[in-house]
Amino acid sequence: MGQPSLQLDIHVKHSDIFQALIKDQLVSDPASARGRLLAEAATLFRDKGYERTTVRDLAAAVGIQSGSLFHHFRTKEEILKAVMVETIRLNTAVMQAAVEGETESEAKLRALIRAELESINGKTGEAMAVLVYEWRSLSEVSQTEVLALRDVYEELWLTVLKRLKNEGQLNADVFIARRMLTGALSWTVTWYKPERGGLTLDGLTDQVMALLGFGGAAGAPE
Amino acid sequence: MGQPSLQLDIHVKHSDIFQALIKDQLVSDPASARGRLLAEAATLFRDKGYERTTVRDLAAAVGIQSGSLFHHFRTKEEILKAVMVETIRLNTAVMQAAVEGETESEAKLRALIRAELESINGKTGEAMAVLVYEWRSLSEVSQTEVLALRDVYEELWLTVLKRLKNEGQLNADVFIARRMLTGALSWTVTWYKPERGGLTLDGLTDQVMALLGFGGAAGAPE
DNA sequence: ATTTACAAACCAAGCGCTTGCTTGGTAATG
DNA sequence: CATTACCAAGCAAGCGCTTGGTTTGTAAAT
Repeated sequence: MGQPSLQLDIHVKHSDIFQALIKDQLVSDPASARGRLLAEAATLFRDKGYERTTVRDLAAAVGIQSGSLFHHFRTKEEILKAVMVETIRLNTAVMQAAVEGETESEAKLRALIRAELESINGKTGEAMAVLVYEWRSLSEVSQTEVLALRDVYEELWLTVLKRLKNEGQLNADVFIARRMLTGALSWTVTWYKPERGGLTLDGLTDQVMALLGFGGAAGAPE
Repeated sequence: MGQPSLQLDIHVKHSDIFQALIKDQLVSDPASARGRLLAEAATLFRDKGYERTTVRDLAAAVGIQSGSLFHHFRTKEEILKAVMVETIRLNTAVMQAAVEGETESEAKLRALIRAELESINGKTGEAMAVLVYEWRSLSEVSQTEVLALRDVYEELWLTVLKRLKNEGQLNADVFIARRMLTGALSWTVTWYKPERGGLTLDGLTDQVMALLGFGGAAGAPE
């Protein structure tokens, strides 16, 4: 399978990127009060939905009184927004590293798919799910604000897809292809359970590539 | 449920199927009080989400007092469930007709994709979006109940995909392919706006087929 | 080393409002 | 003349958030 991993040392570690972002104050340290709060919020928002999660639920999960939450955030919505903003920041950095780690277009695409699948189904999965499925719960002003951040992220995808299209390796329209991929990949959060079925993230990536007509015949995984 | 109805005139009309289901009491007549209520509920649930929609909102949209809702449904959740159940019933029937209207595997797949895109983005779109994105708001008992109905629907897809795989026209795993398609197609509800961009449902179907490597080079739609 | 000063982090209590839903009665329908 | 459809009013519970006061961490001043 075409995946060289550490080629010289181009592949930057996930955790290294994370540390750098914490240092720059772009995401909160999960050890800090704010960081723990956001992590719990992400889990709760994904499991029960933003609206069904009360500030009392969240406070109990963190181990403080409900009123004390408002020392850290002014409103409940601000918590949701913070989860989304920090998630986008982290993932943009991760995806950027993923693209830059490869040279060929097909490899870049694979790296992007693999990275997004990891974002969705890995440690940041809760937050990613919130980002995708709790969109409507943001106020309109917050929505446009978050949307601006997403554009950077989306540009990464479009650049790679455009290259593939020019090279004749992609038939469909670039924007539509990206949107289809967004849907398909984010939907995995509802069904992909690595512990059962024995399908790894790499295996899943292979399947997506196979569906798009890349990488020849990939056999059945089961 | 399996009624093939008249299959000389192969393409059964959407509206004919609808009428038949109403007659069998499997979905409510949109002219009835219950039917209007469910239609309004679907719209509101999609636009604002189930939790953000209050019984007062819903009652106002229908033009009655909030308490009067509970003459038709015992709880708010029962309304959500009814929207979902009736949507699945209708769409299962529509999809069944779509598959039976074609003979070749590729054509069957195209018909399924086209039909699901229409379900999602057409008149039943509100209800479909609710079905997909308000899943968590159902109680667990209701979830399993609705899930059983979905299985029939899903079987239609899997049968066609299996045939394609046997014929060597599909590389990826059948179950995974279906799940990817579910995500990709249902996600269209968030971005596909037929009025702008000039992309028709048929055009969109072509794009999906092109992404899967079918139907040769489909040019850019824009 | 102990005191002083001060802000950040948190608690206990509860306010004002909205929520889903109930109740007892009235109007329409067939 | 009973059944169905609705209204007017409101209840109990839960909601996001505020308030006033107490603890805790930190660092300079004594």
